[in-house]
Amino acid sequence: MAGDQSGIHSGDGTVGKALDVLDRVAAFGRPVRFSELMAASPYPKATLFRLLQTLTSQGMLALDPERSSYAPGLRLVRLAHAAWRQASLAPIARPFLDALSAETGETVHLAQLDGAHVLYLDKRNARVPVDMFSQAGKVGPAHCTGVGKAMLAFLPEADLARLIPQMSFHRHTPATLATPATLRAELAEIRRTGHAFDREEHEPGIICVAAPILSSRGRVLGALSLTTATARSSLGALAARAPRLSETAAAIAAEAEAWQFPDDAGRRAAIGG
Amino acid sequence: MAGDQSGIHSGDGTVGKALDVLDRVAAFGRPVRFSELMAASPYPKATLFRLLQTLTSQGMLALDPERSSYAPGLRLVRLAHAAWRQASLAPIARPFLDALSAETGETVHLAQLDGAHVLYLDKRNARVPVDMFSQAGKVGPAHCTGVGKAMLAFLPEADLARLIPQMSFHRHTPATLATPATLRAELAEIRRTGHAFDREEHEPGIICVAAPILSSRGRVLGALSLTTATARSSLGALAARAPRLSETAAAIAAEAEAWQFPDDAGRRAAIGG
DNA sequence: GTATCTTGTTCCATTAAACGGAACCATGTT
DNA sequence: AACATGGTTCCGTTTAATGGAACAAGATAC
Repeated sequence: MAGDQSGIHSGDGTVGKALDVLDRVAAFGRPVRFSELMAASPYPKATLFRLLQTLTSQGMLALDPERSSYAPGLRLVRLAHAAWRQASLAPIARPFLDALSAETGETVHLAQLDGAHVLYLDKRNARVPVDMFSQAGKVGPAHCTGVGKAMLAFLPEADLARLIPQMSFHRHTPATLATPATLRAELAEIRRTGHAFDREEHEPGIICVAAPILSSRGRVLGALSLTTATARSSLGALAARAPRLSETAAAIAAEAEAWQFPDDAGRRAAIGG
Repeated sequence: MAGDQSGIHSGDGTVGKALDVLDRVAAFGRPVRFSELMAASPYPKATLFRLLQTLTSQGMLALDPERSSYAPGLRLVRLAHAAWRQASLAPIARPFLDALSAETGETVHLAQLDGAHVLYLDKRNARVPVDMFSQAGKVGPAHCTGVGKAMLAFLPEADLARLIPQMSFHRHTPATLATPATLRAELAEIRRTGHAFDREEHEPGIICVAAPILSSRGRVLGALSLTTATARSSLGALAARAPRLSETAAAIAAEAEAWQFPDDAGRRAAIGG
């Protein structure tokens, strides 16, 4: 039924397959039985079985014996702890997001580039303090989001050239920039002004202003955005926030760089008793 | 220098080794260079190199080319998203923790059993709404925490017999139950009353009451606790909260079970635009 | 400016592990 | 009792991982 969703995961031997299986289990979003996975994977029965067994014994998957179904394991949660802390700007940016959110009352996003997609790392919703994990880990299109365009604009040409062919250019709304040419023109403009707008390009009625987070050497680390609805605000009002946004982005970048050179600090194992 | 921290990670072949390397990278808590890992791992140079290469190409690690150092990759963050949502009770329990916290003004913990250890999944600190990730993923001893004992008490005897020998029975405070016998006596009492106390067994001056989260079939899903200090409150006052705590635990269990049988709902890929 | 060291990468014959077809077992069905 | 269906184990074959050693590339020392 589900069919196998992608033969794409090329294959660094056994490890690649094991991780592919892990992804497939995670993608189900619920405990999944052997036979379901079997149907959704290209692997022969015995192989899949051994792979699952290995992952389970490693704690990457958990086997519910009552229901005889697999789910992501606790080891993954422990790893997540570590990954979240370092793999991303999230922990550094957190207080800055809080401040921006309090100050503007608007929705704040933090994102990083993951291939040709945007990976949201954190979010503040002025009103309800939204569950972080409900947002973190989400992916979205790069060509029609403020954060996406802000990051693309400051990528080296070589990277950009590699990424553009991977994009869908799906026309989410009438305003979506749906060709490489229009996107590139927009990126040039963003480079000039230093910030990007989403003019209802992703969702009707939703607009945002975004700023890239750049290292001192100009490398793209991530992006920040303020989002609102046309019903409540306007592009002009958002534009007025742009300087504050860029300033915050710069502050995050500065901290991120300081953090990279502990050179001696942070020797302790990150995993407490 | 660092020496290799554990030869314990038995070894399901290649996958086991790869995951072991992943753990080691994560444990550093900062970007780490090849040679540092080399020194901290039992693997020969070429092997470690290939392992790192595989993990990197799989997106589980990210290689910063400027600094030529490895850090946990974004794929791990994406997997974390999935793991957190299903592997744990956290998303389901969240609103209940909020309610308990608001109602009691005390610290609230949510934990699951991870082998013979307690894995904290979420926490509420009445005063400052604590960064979730600063707590999630932490592990602690099972024999001298409220949540630990609450869960152990309702485990099938077979599991308990397997787990007890793995415990350290380290005497954290004078009140710590430091032998299997005293622990078992306590567990019997907990089974009788339905809730567990931590009588300064883990940290002096810190007490708590905990209730197990049990499935309708009686399987241990996790535990909930209210923690306070002897300076501010007493065991008696905590005991008065026990019924409310158990009630909440039951409510979480009910939702968790409903969640297990969507059978059709939640088909969408958790990955939004 | 050459020698040397430290750090990271590639080779390749050896060895070990993954593979997968098929047989098998356990439950639940007609 | 015969038969699915879903899951697990066997075992000869195939493929991939291994790791010692040689090799490149910067960084330091001389």
